[in-house]
Amino acid sequence: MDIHLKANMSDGAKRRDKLESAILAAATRLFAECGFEGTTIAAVAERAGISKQNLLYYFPTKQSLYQRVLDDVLDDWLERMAHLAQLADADGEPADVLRAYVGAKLRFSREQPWASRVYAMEVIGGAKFYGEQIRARVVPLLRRDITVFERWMADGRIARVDATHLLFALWAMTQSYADFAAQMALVLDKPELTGSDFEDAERLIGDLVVRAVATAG
Amino acid sequence: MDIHLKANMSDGAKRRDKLESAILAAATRLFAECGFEGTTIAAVAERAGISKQNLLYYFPTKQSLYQRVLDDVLDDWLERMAHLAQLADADGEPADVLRAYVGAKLRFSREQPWASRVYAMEVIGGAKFYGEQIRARVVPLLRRDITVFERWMADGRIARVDATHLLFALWAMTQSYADFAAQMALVLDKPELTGSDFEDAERLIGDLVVRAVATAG
DNA sequence: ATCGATTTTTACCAATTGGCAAAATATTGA
DNA sequence: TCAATATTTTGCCAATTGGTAAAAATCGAT
Repeated sequence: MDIHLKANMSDGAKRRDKLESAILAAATRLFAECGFEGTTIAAVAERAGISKQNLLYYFPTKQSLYQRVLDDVLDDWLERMAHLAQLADADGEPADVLRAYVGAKLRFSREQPWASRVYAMEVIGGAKFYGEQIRARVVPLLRRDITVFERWMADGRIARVDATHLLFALWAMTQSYADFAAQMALVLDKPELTGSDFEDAERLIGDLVVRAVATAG
Repeated sequence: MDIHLKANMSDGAKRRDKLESAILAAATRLFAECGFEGTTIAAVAERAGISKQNLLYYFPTKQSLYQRVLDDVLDDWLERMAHLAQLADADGEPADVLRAYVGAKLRFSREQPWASRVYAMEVIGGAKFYGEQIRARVVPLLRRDITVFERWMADGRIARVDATHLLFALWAMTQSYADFAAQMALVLDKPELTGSDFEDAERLIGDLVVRAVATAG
């Protein structure tokens, strides 16, 4: 959702917007599958149904396209996570907040697998290109989540564990349902993960995390 | 460790072996950082300290080099995991076996981060190139681990949980300390993960998993 | 209809890439 | 020593790549 509502757009602007979205969708998928260097702008153009030169009219360089893809990935993800911050601040039960967190992150893995994978590829490659943006936009968010965990511990609402690594674990488990979906599908012997697989995952990860921080009593 | 001990090698064979290792080490790192298409054999050669054409003498195509890198990654990893199978078969305590599993996988992430990342990149990209090998070599191993978990449950030695997704979770948490090390380092505000970070991780993940399968009593 | 701006196509290019062929060099075994 | 074998270097190339320049077509508002 952009600030500019489509209703306020001219027909031309709408068409342009739609085409840009098509390009970005194609680019996201290809960058996820082949990485930055492995993706050719010609392949992106073909998938978007336009010519290479026409694509270069919308995104003058390959880097600008890649940057925009990553920006959009972060925008989408951060927006989803913003809702959870409110839940935590509203003093929701830790177990409920944790389950909601797991659910939200898992839903992102399911609904935007290519976005998750583009981001993962960039990080695995050492975040050589996007490291500064991660430091500026992602790290503060993760730090805030860690602080929330630690406040719960100080208040005796959850058991004392390493909050940082707990968050790493939570991130890893949920993220992997996008990144390692191919391997999971092979293990489960099906062409791709289904809705019920994600339900099973949400239940197990939720239980795992909640039990991990359950107070002894 | 190859079957051919270096003691039984001629000087020439030793030199060749050493050079091949240097090439593979360079290739592993570069494939992990840039992916298959993003890595040029010229860059690999330079990192190994030889000419591009000389590299092509040892590995006649880029694909053969990539395949060999992935083969070696799997060899190393499967060998480490084979020891754990014995532990499980010897009826070790489930909690001990699980902690050993976590420790072994985490150690691999620490000692062979580039290997972990090459593998991760291939899987994230959809395992288009190496999928068949994964099906043949990795999947059976994971299935066997799942069976072990399920036997423990049937015997009432651990609580009943979804064994498949428990293994996915275990894999994800440990693997991420190689794949997402760059992001973790940013959160921890240090140039790279240290030994104590891995100790913290092993403790938290171990506790997490053991508590997850602890029987109510 | 028409003029200006936006969008698309056509034509092109310098640089890089993976890889081939063969000459030159080094190594090994008899 | 010397010939066969293994290794390295030199020279090359066809194909692909990201990107430029400019012409052509389309669109939008008056």
